[in-house]
Amino acid sequence: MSKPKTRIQQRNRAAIMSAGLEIFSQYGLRGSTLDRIAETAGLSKPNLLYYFPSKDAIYTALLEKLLETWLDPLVKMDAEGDPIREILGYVRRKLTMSRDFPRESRLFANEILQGAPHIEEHLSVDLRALVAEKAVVIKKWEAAGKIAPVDPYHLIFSIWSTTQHYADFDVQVRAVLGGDDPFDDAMNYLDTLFRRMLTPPKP
Amino acid sequence: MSKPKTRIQQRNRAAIMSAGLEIFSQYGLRGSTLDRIAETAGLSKPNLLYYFPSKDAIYTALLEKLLETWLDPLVKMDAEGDPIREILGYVRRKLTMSRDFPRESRLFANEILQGAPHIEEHLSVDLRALVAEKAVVIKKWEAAGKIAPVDPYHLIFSIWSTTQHYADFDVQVRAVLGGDDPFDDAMNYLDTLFRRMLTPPKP
DNA sequence: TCTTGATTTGACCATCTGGTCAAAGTGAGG
DNA sequence: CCTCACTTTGACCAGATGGTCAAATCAAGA
Repeated sequence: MSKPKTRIQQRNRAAIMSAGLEIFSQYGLRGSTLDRIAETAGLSKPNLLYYFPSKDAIYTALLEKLLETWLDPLVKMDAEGDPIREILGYVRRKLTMSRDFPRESRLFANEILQGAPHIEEHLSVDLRALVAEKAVVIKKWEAAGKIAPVDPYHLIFSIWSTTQHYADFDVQVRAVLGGDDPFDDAMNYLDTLFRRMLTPPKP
Repeated sequence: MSKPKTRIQQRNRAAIMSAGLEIFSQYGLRGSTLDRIAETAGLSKPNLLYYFPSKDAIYTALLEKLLETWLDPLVKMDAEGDPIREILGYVRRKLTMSRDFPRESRLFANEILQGAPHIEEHLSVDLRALVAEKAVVIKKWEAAGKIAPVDPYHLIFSIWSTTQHYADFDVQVRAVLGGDDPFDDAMNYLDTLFRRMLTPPKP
């Protein structure tokens, strides 16, 4: 129940998770079918259900695995570091995640769009506590005159939204820009955006 | 085919569109059922299909109606106006739309998340042209020294993402903040964010 | 009131979907 | 090569789903 034993189990469970991520991130929980997930994973449907008891179980396992790592970039924002460097580093890590894990980002977005029925508690407990803790840090930086005055909660929201946009709305971004990889320019732009936002005015 | 004739047709078609918006914006095209839409609209399923030929037809009609008005705030950004005032006005209008039409925002987000199969052409033609046109305007403002140097495309992306975030990720925002209406604070924050981004440095 | 077109619905159908199950296949240690 | 646990699958099922249709109901003008 806890850890996969054989190599074949590891391989197939990983294939199912990957396929589920692929399908769920596009169509959401209700819009995805076991047949498509099984096909994508290269397994028959009964075989898939040999490894996971239900469609919901795959989806839940994916969400849990995702939540483990999703907040890591924010956790790493260090109260002892240089404020602007820390916040811009957070922006950079978040944008990098959008580039390297777009399916995870879309899975999360889909879950939230549908009202977050599976992770509502996680959001209103763990996430809320983490953001509150970081908001205090940001307010301290502001009080020390290290950054310009700012609403820390909405600052974090704007970091989330601007960075995740390049994963979740990738199709739109590429339609507007015309196919070129947008991430380098996005990185420069967001760096500038939050640097100008946070740099304290000269006295 | 073109215009509804009787009052009863207007009423029922409107009820179906509203119900479809409610359901599709939550569950996406594949995840929504005719039964739920019919129930939400207060009609029987065959009766619903008397007004629209198929589920896809409702979805498509919704998307088309949405696209008509969705870009209006950007269209209204006036090349002849005061640059910072125009851009901040655009931010304000976009955030207001997130507050007043969250279902439309989520419907759009869902369609994009799924790869925009129904509106890909619209994005890569009409939207692309509109953004390109406004990018030129922004670059002119920059050349005239009215705003700080900025990548106009990513500026627009960041306006879209930050404003739509309050509709699409409403559940998350409220989970983190704890139920208070976030829009007033969001408006102040975004005004500050883009004002600091765009205000030209003093020479 | 009668007629006629618009509206509504109960019953129905084919297909899809999540999930089950018994049986067959497979492979690694003895 | 035998065994036994692990793995895979074809056949199947019940319920959901998109959609059809003929019949019933309704509404408004003649």
